[in-house]
Amino acid sequence: MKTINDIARITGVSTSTVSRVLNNHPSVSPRTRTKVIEVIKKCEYRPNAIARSLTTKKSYTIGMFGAIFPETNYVFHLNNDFFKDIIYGFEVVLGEKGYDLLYFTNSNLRDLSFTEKCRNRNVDGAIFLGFSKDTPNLADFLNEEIPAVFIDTNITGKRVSYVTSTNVLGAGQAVNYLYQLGHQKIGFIRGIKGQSTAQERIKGFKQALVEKGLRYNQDWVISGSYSREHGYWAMNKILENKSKPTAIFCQDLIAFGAYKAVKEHGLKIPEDISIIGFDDIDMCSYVNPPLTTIRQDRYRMGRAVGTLLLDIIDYKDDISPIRVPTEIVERESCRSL
Amino acid sequence: MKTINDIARITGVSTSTVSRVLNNHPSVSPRTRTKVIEVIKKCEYRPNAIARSLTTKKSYTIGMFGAIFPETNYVFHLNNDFFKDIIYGFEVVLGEKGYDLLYFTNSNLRDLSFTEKCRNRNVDGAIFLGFSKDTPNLADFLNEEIPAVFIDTNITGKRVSYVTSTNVLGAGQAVNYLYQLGHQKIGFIRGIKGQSTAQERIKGFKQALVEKGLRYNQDWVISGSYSREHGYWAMNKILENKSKPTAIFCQDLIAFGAYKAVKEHGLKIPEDISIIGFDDIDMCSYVNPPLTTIRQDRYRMGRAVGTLLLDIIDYKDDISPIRVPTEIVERESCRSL
DNA sequence: AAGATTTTTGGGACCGCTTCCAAAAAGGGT
DNA sequence: ACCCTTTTTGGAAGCGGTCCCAAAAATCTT
Repeated sequence: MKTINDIARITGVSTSTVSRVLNNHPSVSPRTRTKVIEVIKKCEYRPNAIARSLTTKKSYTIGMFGAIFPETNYVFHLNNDFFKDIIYGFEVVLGEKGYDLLYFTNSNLRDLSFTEKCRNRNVDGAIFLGFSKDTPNLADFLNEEIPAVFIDTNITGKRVSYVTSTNVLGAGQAVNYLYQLGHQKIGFIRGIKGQSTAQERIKGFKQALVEKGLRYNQDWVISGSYSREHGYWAMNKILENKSKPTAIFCQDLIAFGAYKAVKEHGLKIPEDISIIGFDDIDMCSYVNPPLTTIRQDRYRMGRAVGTLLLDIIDYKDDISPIRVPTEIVERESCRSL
Repeated sequence: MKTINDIARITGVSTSTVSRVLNNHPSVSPRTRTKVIEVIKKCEYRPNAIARSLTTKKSYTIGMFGAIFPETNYVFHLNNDFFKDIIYGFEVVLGEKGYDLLYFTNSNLRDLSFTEKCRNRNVDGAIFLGFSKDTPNLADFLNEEIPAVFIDTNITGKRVSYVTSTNVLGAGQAVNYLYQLGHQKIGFIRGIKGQSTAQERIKGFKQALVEKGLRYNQDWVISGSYSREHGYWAMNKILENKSKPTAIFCQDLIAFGAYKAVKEHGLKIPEDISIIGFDDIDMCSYVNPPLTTIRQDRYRMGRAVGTLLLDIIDYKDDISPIRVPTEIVERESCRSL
């Protein structure tokens, strides 16, 4: 492996000069410039990013953290269905600008704080996937000089902002849609209390109910985690009531669990009960019946994450959180009454 | 941010000494050791991984490459359903040893070769997700000193090996299963020709057919890409034949496309035609009917990737490719004749 | 052609850490 | 107390770059 010194020696100039042509510095004569470039080409020389970042403090890497939900002790890794498309979104945007992505493994070996991990690796910025606000060490991070973007956690800091869907509106869309179909008795299997998205959705749900003059029935609202198992459990709970809702709003995975419960009760979707989801994960069009859902545009969210982070890194002064609009995707799980 | 020099100055020793306690070097007296450790704790000092790797040539990062399939120009990113569980597998194994994962974005900005990207970032090893053997620049990489593991590409090199499923056996399992159910006329929608896994599966398919004394019917074997769309197209093609197979073997996504084609032909699964998949992606248990499939243990494959790579990095001398066994997962898409 | 300017180049410190080598300190033996 | 080992420490070079500052070369003035 050749170094900048080798190139300098071979060309017969100083390392400073080679460094200059490497960085397109203007003050180097055309003659020497071409001479140096030739040698660089011939030797297939590439500057070492590590060494470079040691002095420049710029590494062209973005750190990624997968969340650990304290409530459930559930760890989000790269294999998460929801985040994968978001990741793809910012991967494209950041890749275009020359950044690579460093995924911090949950190494118990060196259990450093977020700040430490970032400093340690000299990342230019960080992305947090689905963190709960009260994650340990998170508060400290917010006051650091490290640019960061949170996904689905409405948290800001010195150089941190966030991207999320228009959850309030989204929940409203769901209720309005059901209302238009003639539903008056609407239930809601909501997410984990600690998450800001879940809070926003319950807010939107309640607001929409009020707007339409519908009743909020405690028995039809159950909270818990975004999982099929939980959905199954919660739906069973709801169906135990003497008075049942005619429609249920819930996140997609929960909906799939609910499907199972509904079937086991000998009921049919959408004939006996309508279900509308939230997210629009891939599975939605595969299940039976295909799930009508409020779509989160994950790819667009991902791109927003990328551009927002770049703006923060570049010290743009108009930094504010980005809320990506949701849209309804009609399939076959809701019927009109 | 404090540096090793600060710690040295504060403690009143040399940087060498501090470095020694940092690296648990034996030749430092207990007295000074505790003294230094105290200061380190008080200052919350953390050695800079970048600077360290500059001298040690060890970065504790593993590079990851997502494949570009030249045939289809399809790019595998982190959002791939098949790889996500594999990624999770090696994430765990490598994380335990203190490694972080660097995902190389497909930055057109700096289009370096694989070798260059690795050297550039000083990665200790690399993982290639689903590459075709004839990817440009790949051949060069194999002769480099860079440890690497390929997933689903049976390719080896100076310090590179691979992990894959027992594809030949797996295809055989599928055929045998169908044979046991009484099927004699078995079709196969196979994968892309360039991929070694696809080749292995067709081999296993043919072998099993011969073993059972069954006929290989050209009209029932179609190749193409792993996608729902392709499955839909291919299945239509097969159903156009006057003589139809009673069972089809194909990858899961293809199967889902096939489902659609079968339904559109007014046929039912498994009553009219049995379908057995390959992979066992999450969707399998969600579709109707749930898909019987040959399961690739992706998490285990991922762990294998991690341990294999670590072995290569450590210059273990018993390096050989790992083939992870498949297993059949019975659901409801196959019936006995 | 000499002096003043501007452009181009080289020297060298520095980024934060490791590690070799030699010097200093401590311990042992007589 | 003196010499010989062994342990502990510090000095300094080096990893591969960047970049400031001053020296050298080229260009321009008059």
